[in-house]
Amino acid sequence: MYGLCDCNNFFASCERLFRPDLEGRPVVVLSNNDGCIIARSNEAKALGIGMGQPLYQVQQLIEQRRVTLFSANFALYGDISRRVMATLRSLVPNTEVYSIDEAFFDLHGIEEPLDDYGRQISRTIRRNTGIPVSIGIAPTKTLAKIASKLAKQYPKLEGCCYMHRPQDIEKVLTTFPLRDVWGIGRRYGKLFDGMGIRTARQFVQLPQEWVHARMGITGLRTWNELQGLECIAFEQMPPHKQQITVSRSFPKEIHTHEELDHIIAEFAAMCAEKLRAQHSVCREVIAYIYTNRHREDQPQRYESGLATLAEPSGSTIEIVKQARSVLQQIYRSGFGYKKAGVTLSEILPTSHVQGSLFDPVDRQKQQRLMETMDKVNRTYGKGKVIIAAQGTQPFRMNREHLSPRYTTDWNELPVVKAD
DNA sequence: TCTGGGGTCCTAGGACCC
DNA sequence: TCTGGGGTCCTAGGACCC
Repeated sequence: MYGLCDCNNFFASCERLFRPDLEGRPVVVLSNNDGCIIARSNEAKALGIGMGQPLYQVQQLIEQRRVTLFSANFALYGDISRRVMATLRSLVPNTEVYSIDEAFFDLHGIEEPLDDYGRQISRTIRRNTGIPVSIGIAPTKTLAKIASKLAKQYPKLEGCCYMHRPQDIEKVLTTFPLRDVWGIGRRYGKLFDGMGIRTARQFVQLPQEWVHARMGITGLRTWNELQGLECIAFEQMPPHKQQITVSRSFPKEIHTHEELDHIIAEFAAMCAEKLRAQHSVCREVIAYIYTNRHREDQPQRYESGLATLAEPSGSTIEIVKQARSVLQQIYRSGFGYKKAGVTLSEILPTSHVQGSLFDPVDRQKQQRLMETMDKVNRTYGKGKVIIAAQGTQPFRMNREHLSPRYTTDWNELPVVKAD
């Protein structure tokens, strides 16, 4: 049996932790630049506010119904996530952290009754972190996902749904919407809607050959998993990232090379920091710039370019240099740029790098420099030491509704007043 | 006017190797 | 003129996830 622990309305729940006055009230969290809705409390969902909806489309509703807005505060969510995962780890033998708000856990060898066990986990996480979670337990990960959704849906389950008897599973699949199944996205959802296949049970009754031919091996896995046949492995150690990206939309369109150059340098530096955090180096640096795709009245440009490093590196200096040279090649004036990004690929562990006889760079010296820089920035705060190419003004997003970094910045700790 | 960010895996076809 | 069998690597595109 596998369990899935899923935090309810995670970002909204994090914001409410420090704002108990918002309990029972509609809360939404916005994407970068306060553009789209990326999380909603149950009350906000009930108002019909959609996931991913642009803010301007629901502005009126938000004012009328006095919905509280928050700008995305990933420093806070990341920290709360670590606490939730740490609590889960203390309760179960093996976990696989799947996303910022979800983790699978392995229940092999755990004794019945597993539903009591799951409820205990749910209660403990709520008590220790303040975050409400839903637990699903079932023979495969895909079924555990479904079970956790049921746990969320039915309060009488008290936070855990244990789904294991074949007749129970079949009963659930008979009504469970196919488009809500893990692995069935928008495209397939539409396809099956058109075929009149709406429930997980109907999908499972399709012939195996048809599923394989139409959906490939991944679709077949989902088909099998729904029938209790384990096809998606439990992975305790998350593999290293094969690709690292930092990209942002800008609050306003940017028209000059100079401004983009600073931004690309900063994104490249952020990528390099992430790269070193997983003890890796990379061989390729990709930079890209986009115009505003929503402005059909303006000329569009979508350009990217790639630079290959002579030797794999994790040095901010080298990665920034390559990213800037790519920008130099792809930049054209006369466009209003709305988004830019940097991606590192061809990533390998630092330990696998072989030195080159003709390497002009002193690798050890560079590495010591980077270690020192990371240490300073960890100790004294992000961005204390940067590359000059980043310019003096750090990249700013629109974040009008930002909550304090209650748990990750000494200057923003919540204060309990005595008077 | 305003529309997010960061990932993964699979497949098919072409180029190339022995 | 006839023309096998077994591979790898790369890329673009399509699907999915949170």
